[in-house]
Amino acid sequence: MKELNPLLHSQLRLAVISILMNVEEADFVYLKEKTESTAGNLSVQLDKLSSAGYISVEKGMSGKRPRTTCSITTEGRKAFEEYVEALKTYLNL
Amino acid sequence: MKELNPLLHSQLRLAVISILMNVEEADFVYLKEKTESTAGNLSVQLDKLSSAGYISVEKGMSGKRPRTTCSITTEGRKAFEEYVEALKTYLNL
DNA sequence: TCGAATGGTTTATAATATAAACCAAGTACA
DNA sequence: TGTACTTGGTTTATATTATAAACCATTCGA
Repeated sequence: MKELNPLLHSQLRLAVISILMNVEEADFVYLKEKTESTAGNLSVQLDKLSSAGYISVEKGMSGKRPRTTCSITTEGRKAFEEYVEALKTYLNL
Repeated sequence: MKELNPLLHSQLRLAVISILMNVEEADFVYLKEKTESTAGNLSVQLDKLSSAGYISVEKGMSGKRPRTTCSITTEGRKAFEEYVEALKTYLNL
């Protein structure tokens, strides 16, 4: 049976990647709301995805407030697609 | 976003359930080979699935050798189907 | 000006997955 | 007959992961 990329096989990281697949970019607050995660957990998981090169994280400013914006990379897109293919073999799809 | 049943969101347990969905029953040795897992790991994960009521585990004898046979329960089937539905919302299927 | 809200990060803890060590029974064979 | 190996597991220790709690800097509102 095919291996399931453990970096993607995690509910929160998968949710983040899934969102980023459908959107040009998304900021920290948006991801936090959409995934209903705590800020701490999200922060850690974004770091992991970023370290793996699956997403790029830009820390900027929106007016006077900090703003962290994320987008998926080509590598991330590829990893996600491979993950989906592997999963299908488990799900009988 | 929908929750992904954590009991099923584990590579090995998902593999086991996936196999059992397509087969009347399967024994320990077969599952071990198909999933390429270690006996220890498989034993633990079968216990978890069994405790949750997702599979039934029969310990019998095949000639003079012990033989553990597993099959999926109605509850397990239902849980798997719900898991698949939830996952689809992540995978854009 | 001081208390609360915003937007995070760091760190401690709980939960999980995995492998290593172990065990009982059977088998092979010198 | 005894002893070394295989089979079919289970139990337990450890490494990894996920998650939450605590924290920090800045800004906003009364």
